[in-house]
Amino acid sequence: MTAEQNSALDAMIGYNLKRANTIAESQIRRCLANIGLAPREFSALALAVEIPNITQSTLARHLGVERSGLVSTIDALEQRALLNRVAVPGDRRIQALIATAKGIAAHQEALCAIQMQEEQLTQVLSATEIDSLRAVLQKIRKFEEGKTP
Amino acid sequence: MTAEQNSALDAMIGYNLKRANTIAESQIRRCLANIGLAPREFSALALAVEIPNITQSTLARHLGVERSGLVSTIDALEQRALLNRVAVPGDRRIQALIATAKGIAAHQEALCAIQMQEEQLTQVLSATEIDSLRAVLQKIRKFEEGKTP
DNA sequence: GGTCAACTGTTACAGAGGTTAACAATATTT
DNA sequence: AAATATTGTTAACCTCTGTAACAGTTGACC
Repeated sequence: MTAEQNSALDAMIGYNLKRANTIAESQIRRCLANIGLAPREFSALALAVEIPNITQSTLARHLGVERSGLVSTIDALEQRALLNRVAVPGDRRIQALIATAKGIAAHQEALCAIQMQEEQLTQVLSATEIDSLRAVLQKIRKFEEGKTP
Repeated sequence: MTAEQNSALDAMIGYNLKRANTIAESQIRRCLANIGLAPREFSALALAVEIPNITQSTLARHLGVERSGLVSTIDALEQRALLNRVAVPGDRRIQALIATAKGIAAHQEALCAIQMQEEQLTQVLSATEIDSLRAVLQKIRKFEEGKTP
């Protein structure tokens, strides 16, 4: 009565993680599509809004992604005028990212949409289950990502 | 002291799910590479071993994937002689998948490797935290996947 | 029975996310 | 001054995934 195990796969944390992530990602993709943002663009925009003048390299580090993989994302955000790459006086290698007013507005809108999506995703869980899930996932992240940050 | 929140992203279940899944997937990919299996191939092989004579369509349904996406995976497994597609007398549309002895052996080996990986992934968690994580992820899956199975 | 609907495996195509390797321009270290 | 490191960028590639179409086959219905 606890959990009908169809397969040994259902006992694996990794497999359950993947399936749950697939569900969450498709929900997020759908609700961000209304705003015209891909999941990847949202997370990059979010950090650009929260950390003004952030650099693409440090942004990539925050997101746990190679910096090369971020170029096209920033391109898209800049083309839609949600942020700008601005030159930095002291260092001519880097370009500071600053979100535009339009970008900040889109970010706010996306935050609302995702909050609703999170409620939908976790509506079958109790408040303590949600907190526990978040805490445990963060624990895994901090342990594994902390190895070579 | 509980959790240093760098960004609002870190409070989102969906984002933590994605990051944790990335970690787990890369671990799994690495440890399955020794056996010569991709993650996708492992999950397909696992079900073929557990459910003899399973059909590609029902296998796809179990994995939550389109059946077209499974063709190349089954091709790879068949080319490596880990399973066979055999004709079914009653119905000439379907082909039953049956794992070979070599396939069963590879599956066993992969199970061991993944068990070690799971211990590595969850080594920072208590036993109750692990059980809780698995239970909560399954709860999400059952709720969302149960909508249109 | 014959027709229409439904299912199976397959192919071709597309797209998102991600990685690695190289590169030129620029800073930093020694 | 020279060697080393960093930044942004491009190009090529991989995996997973979905969509749309298809021919062959089966089942349902009248």
